[in-house]
Amino acid sequence: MSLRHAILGILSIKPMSGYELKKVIDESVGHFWTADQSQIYRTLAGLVEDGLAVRRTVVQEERPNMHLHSVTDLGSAELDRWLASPLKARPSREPFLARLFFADRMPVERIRELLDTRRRELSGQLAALEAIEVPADAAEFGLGGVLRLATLANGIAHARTELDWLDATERRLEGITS
Amino acid sequence: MSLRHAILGILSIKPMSGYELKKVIDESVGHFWTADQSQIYRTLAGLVEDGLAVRRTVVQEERPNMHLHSVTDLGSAELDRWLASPLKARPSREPFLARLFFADRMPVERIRELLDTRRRELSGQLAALEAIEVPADAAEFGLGGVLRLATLANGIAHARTELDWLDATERRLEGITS
DNA sequence: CTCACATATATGCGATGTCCAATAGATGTC
DNA sequence: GACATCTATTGGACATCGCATATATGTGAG
Repeated sequence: MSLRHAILGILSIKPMSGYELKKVIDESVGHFWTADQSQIYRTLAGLVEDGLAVRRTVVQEERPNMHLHSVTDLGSAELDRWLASPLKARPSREPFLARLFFADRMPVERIRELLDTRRRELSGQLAALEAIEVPADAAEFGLGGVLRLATLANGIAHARTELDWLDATERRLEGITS
Repeated sequence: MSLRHAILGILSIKPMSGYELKKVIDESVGHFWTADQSQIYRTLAGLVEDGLAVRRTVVQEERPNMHLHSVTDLGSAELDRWLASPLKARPSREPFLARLFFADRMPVERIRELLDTRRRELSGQLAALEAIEVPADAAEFGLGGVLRLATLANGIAHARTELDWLDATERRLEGITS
């Protein structure tokens, strides 16, 4: 139910086509929210249908025409309503932990491989997050800038925590002979 | 696709009814995996249909009869296959971060409330995780015990990280006048 | 000339998941 | 006696999601 609002939020910053939306989502909120391309188009259609957004066809000569979507007053109100609504926090699913939970069916060596793979993936993700250009003076970008940098910092902090936890977990496993 | 395997994994530890399964899931893997009750029953039916588990009706006099589910050899093999299969790690969705990302549409005071609410929820979750009895000698419970304690430690580590991040984020907001 | 790639949108389908409600006996409480 | 709670299962309705696939045009590489 929240992709609607995420899209509404991004469109409120700047009107966009579905195609551009996909790219912006991947680059900005990608580390805590993903969206399938087809799902984006479907959601956009739903927003238009419900009057929360309007689409305007922009004729382009060097490219296929695109549908530019903007948030309506109704959509803006819905966005505010959502922001003020209570947030029920269901624990997020962690497939990796789910696997580790049952991994004692495998030999210890395999478990180490599981942890190593996880470490490699996380290192990459962390590097990608850290590579994002951070302006020296964050406050320059106003409240929105501070908040968006905070979500980035969140991703970095959790990635580091996960790496530390991997270290600790591998040390625990060292005591166990394979 | 993974609830199947989570259930298979738990059933491999001990045969259970759907009802007990729900409780065990909530108490053991609850902090990184949730399952709706009706979904559990449907998944169990699917497992039986596919021959990965068998159900046996146990007549109880003081309670309604129950269906005890056990993993078959086929199910056990499937579990091992899943453990060895590559794990594609899609970033988990964080509705709270999604909201914070667009929260600059609200007055700063509201944003602080958002953070405070999050802090209260997390403190509760952290306390719940820390309250879980941890045996002094974890290795006593073998490899499985070590791994399961590791998933618990993971939850605790991330909860603490999130609380620290909340502190830092609130400090950042202090500089901004409401 | 062909093939890959970027732009741009759309539909079908199945898997998965949540919410809600119904059923039903036993036990406990006010 | 009424009402809630625990055990235990089932089904319908509906939303969401991800994957695959289709279509169309322009650009640049080889």
